[in-house]
Amino acid sequence: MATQTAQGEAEIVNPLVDLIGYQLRRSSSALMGDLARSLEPYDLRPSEASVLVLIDANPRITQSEIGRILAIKRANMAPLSAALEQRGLIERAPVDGRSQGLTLTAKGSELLKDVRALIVANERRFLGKLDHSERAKLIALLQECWTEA
Amino acid sequence: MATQTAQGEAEIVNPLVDLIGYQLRRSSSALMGDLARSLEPYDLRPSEASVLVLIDANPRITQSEIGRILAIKRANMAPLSAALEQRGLIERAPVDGRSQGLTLTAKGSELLKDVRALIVANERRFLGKLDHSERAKLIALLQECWTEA
DNA sequence: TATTGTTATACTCTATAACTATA
DNA sequence: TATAGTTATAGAGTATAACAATA
Repeated sequence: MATQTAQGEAEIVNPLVDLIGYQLRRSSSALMGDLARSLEPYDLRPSEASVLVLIDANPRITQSEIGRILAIKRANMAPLSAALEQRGLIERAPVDGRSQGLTLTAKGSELLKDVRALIVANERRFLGKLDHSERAKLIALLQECWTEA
Repeated sequence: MATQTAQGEAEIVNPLVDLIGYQLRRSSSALMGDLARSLEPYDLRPSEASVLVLIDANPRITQSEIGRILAIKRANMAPLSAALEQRGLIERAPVDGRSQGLTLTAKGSELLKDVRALIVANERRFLGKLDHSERAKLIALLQECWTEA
């Protein structure tokens, strides 16, 4: 791979490109950075967007359940959902004495429509070339990396 | 996918699993977390390990070049290489008046042997099931996500 | 006893701005 | 003017410890 220049200067070699860990880190970073920039006008972080998607699919889900599914610690879920509630995107309703179910407000549902479109656009931007079966295989391959390894 | 429980409680659904961005984030996080734990006894972060690998392959490489290749800002490379130098893992030699070439010390090379073994073990732990062609395809697929998209 | 939600805290990675010294 | 290295600073994400209230 390392070609020579006219001056004989050594071309820089990056052995990391052969590592899947490195490729995962770089591609994840590229996708998340792109999504973060898309969400910026809405003052929403990717993690907040993922929480909204999960609440929409599971009305009255609790913070602890969200944390377990998305691998976000309870301690970090607290300020995250407090911010979403303060902005009027979600509301809390007591499930029992200690837990509260989270549900999207009308404002939250409205925002989520735009967010979904941004997410779809983000996916297309990076994986538009892949056909359906390639995409499915990639998803299955990646999922093996973090589920019950 | 959503099955019913005996009590009729709604099973929690995670629509994010169909997104490649989500799968990339979770698998990258799982791999990097595992690698970070492996490197912990050496008091080395994954980013520091990647810099050592790059310096080893390119003696007298400058901080700016490393930053451009690994997508680490110059401002963040400064304390990173200062720490590696202070620990006696790399040394600096002036290239011209403003830049310095970085090279591994004997101690750095010795450490890198262990680090390489940990990296290989980390890759195997998550992707041992994949054969060579599957692995190559995955790498190529991921690389498309972040190189000159 | 275990779980939910919370606060406080710290570390890593990332990002921008501003400065100097040199090309 | 542009680049290399540095410092200061800030924002996200992630981690642990500890606490009160509740199951």
